[in-house]
Amino acid sequence: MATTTERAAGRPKGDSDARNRLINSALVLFGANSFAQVSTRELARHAEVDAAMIRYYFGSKLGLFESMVRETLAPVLASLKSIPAAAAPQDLASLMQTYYQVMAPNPALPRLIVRVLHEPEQSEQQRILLDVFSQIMDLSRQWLAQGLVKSGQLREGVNPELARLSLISLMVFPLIAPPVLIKQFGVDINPDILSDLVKHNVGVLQQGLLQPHAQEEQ
Amino acid sequence: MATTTERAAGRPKGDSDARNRLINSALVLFGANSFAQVSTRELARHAEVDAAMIRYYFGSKLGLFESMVRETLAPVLASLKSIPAAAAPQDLASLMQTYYQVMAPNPALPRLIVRVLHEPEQSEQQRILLDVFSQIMDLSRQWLAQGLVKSGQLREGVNPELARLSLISLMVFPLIAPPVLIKQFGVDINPDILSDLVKHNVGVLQQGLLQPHAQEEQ
DNA sequence: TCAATAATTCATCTATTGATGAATATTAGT
DNA sequence: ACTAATATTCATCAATAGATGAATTATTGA
Repeated sequence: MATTTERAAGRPKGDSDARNRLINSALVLFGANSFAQVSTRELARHAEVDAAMIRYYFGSKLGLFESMVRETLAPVLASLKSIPAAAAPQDLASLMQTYYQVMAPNPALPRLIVRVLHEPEQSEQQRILLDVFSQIMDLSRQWLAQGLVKSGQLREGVNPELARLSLISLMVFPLIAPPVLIKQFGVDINPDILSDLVKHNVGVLQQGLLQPHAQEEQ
Repeated sequence: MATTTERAAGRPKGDSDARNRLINSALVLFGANSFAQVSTRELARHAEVDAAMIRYYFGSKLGLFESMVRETLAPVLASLKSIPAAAAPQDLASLMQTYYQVMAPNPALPRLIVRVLHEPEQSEQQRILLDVFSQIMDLSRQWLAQGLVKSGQLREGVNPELARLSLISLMVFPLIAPPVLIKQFGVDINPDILSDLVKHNVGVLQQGLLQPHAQEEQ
């Protein structure tokens, strides 16, 4: 009783889509649990596929993980590369808008990223993720350097390092906060609220960090 | 070759402090890795103690986890209960100061909390943590309700829910951000920077969220 | 002094894990 | 039609996991 569907050994008729099913199950399960906690048998059960298919398509559990990371992160990376670096504070809103639009449709993705970033730093899983994700971080650093925190734009007395930290906190935390926290504090992050969140964040940052010269009243 | 020290079976002379060593190792290792990924043998090795001591003192791996959570979270909870709810915006700074002073001395603690909050919601580990931690969350909710986000104090047009989210983001994210992110973005959260962080956060929140009537220029 | 209790090591049991290879059935190319 | 490549199931292996009980030694209290 390896699979739910009772099927004899041998190649089935038609396409079964087993590979895609495994990739998708990997995204969901590795996003919801730690790498160690997700067993190959659980992955197979979730994908309604025999566990041996993992070896067949990906060589190993880690191989499945790697393919999943590459194939789900690649389109995100492509989208993010199309965002122009925000030179003026006015661009901040559109930058943030694009950022959330890319991240929000796939809630499992930010969770996966954060979970892996919390794994041991020398682990293979983190190495694999960073191989792709570091490009995304490079882009983010460019935004920070060329955009919001550029030399003359900060209110005087504001530490640029801490300004960067505030920006990251406001942008990232809502996407990665543990569900229990979100529930308890009654702030529900759904796709509908995202454009409000963008406006809100931009407001906080402009009023809270930037010099009060050329600011439209939203 | 179960332990590093070659010792014969039987009760050793004097006190060996094995129980405390295990509690401490549990805090460190469960804070750095997921529950599933930390093996009892690894815990024992880290504590320089035989693995069977876990059963002797705590009954099981989960029992060790539970004792560790209760005994490390209890004093924190006590400290936090002594913070008066901030009624006026001016109290915000002292509230945040106390919050960081309680959290910062033990960097493993915030990480442990966030890691467990990211575990499956029905898991025993999360049940155990929430049994204590929910009291801390209740306190936090009181601060939010009675303090910063109280009726008339917000700048007009600011959504109270999102204001709460901003506050939580700015306070919590710096403590729980994955080390890799912190490194990459060059913001290093050490105890020395904490009082700067408090001032900075208060500034951002006052300028960014609150009504501009009675605000001293920091 | 002696028995009970406390603290420790060690060998081992069972379950689960990731991995593996053989067997089997379908499809595609010639 | 035949053959090679493709896709799948299944039984099983070796390693590791948490748990367990017996054996051993120290401490304490009567």
